[in-house]
Amino acid sequence: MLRANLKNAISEAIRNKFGDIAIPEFSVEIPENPEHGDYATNAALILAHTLKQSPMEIVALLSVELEAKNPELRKIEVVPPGFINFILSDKELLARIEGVLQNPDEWGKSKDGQGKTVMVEYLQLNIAKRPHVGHLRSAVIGDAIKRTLDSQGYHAVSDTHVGDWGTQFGILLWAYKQADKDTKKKIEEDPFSQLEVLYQTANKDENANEFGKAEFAKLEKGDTENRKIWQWMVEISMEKLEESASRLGLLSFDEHKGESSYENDMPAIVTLTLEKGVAKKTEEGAVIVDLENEGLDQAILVKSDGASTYLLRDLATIKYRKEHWNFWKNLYLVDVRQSHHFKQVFRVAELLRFEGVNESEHVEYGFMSLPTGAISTRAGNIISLEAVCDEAIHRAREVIKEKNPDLENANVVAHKVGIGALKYFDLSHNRRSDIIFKWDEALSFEGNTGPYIQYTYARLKSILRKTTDQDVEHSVSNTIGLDSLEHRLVAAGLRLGETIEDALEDFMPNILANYLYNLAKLANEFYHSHPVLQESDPAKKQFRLSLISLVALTLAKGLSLLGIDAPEEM
RNA sequence: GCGCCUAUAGCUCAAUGGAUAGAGCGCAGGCCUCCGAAGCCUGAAAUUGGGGUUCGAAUCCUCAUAGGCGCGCCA
Repeated sequence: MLRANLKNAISEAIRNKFGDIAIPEFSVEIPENPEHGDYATNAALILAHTLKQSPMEIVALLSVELEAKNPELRKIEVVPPGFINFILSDKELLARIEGVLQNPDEWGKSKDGQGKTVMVEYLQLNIAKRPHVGHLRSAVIGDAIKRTLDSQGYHAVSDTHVGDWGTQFGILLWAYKQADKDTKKKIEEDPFSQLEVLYQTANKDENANEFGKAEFAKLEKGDTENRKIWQWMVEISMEKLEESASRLGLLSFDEHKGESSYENDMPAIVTLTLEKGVAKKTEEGAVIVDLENEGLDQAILVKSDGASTYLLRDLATIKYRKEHWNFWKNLYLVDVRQSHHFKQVFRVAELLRFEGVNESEHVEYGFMSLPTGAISTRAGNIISLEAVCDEAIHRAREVIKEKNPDLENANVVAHKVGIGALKYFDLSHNRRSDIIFKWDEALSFEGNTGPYIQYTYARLKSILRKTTDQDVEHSVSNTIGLDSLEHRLVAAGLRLGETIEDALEDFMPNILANYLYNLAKLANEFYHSHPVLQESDPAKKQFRLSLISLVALTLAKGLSLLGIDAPEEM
């Protein structure tokens, strides 16, 4: 990797010039302004403090040393107040293109994560509740993280952590049991949507919570009738879950462990908290951990009716995952609104000295709302995931009809483009930002969108399809000179690995998404101004073909890490 | 009341403490005998306000103002 090599070279130059000093953290970054080179470092500015010398003096010494030892750099510039800018040699860039194209399957892959298991929990659908646009974020970000981890050699294990337990489910049980014959018949005919109606109607009853809690307590204690109904409802909902996941093209889940699957592990944890004095029993019989003086309020593990809370179930989940998978990291893709909850979970687990707490992380994301306000089933302010997917595909199909009416497999492509737009919309935003979902923006196919990148890929592939055998040689001449745009495009295309590394650092898929957009933009600029097939100089033509192969490959790889398909034609 | 988060162009969003704050949409204009116009090119337009730290602040600290969210024996 270019950046890593540079970083090492700089460290070495520092040691050669200044002896065996503790080298402070410095950065090697990609300057925004292309005139500042392919890479730049602030090493001298940082060193100025430790060495108590002026940055410009340090820079002068370092640049000479770097220039002498690194022939792959065409030019090193020293710029006040103390930056060093690096420009790579064309020869080096050409050699690297060739390296990538000789082994395209390996492009973007690494073994950084070998031997490390990462749990990734996302999607978290609830029983008898229709998935809606709000579920997109968890699903799409989680899926992208899993794909990216896999590509770097990690063993990523995904789990939906289905919401199949708790008072909400009790409410459903209560409503179902007192439903009349007609209602039950309707439910039998179309179980999933009718159960949703049932749940929503039940919630309007002010007694719902009270009766729901009672039914849940019965369920948890093993009541035969409740168990039977529960089992049936879970099955129906799981089918729906699978359907939504496959519609979105998510990777299949490694585990579908619902909250209910931890019920047998919970009593032992309760006993442990009481024995260790971490929790106490209230007069009413609830089990709570008092975290008031840490600013975390009270954590309730068991309610006074003896039923469990999801906090207790989450504790059991950490324990299970650590014991069963021995994870290196344990990630929860959950809305930022639950950060208080996760702080409680992790704190209680810490007090219990659970293993894996420090490796567990709430990878929070901003919540999505609609222009009309927060997404709320109760207020009817909701857009189902199904409707969004349908609309996305429909709009893509319309655009194809208009722009490329003869396209074969138009329906398949419409699916890829529509879903691609939807996913990219989500993934291109900073994970922590709240998002307002607007149809026209989420399903736009122009500008900074998934289809723009897909389109760029299709254009590049279209050029490559038109090449004849005699255009294709096996090696790129390493003597030709590149112009500024060519140089930038190669350098950008070669940065895939570095970008993946950055994106994984803090689990931010938008870093990858933005990189792909910028690369596609540069590629567009390139093929609008540089003829490829019409280029008369054979060496140049050959180079440009290699260049667009590299870029096309990089775009396709990058998109695939985001879970977006790149059609060859669209 | 206590806690967390946010404030960037008309709108929606970018920007590991770095150099001239980037895009898209919208707006004003230009480019299809020329590898696909879902495209390209040009233009106008922004860091909520005050202090501080730093060689350097949209970014860190602090105060103010305005929003959002959480604090339930819901998940």
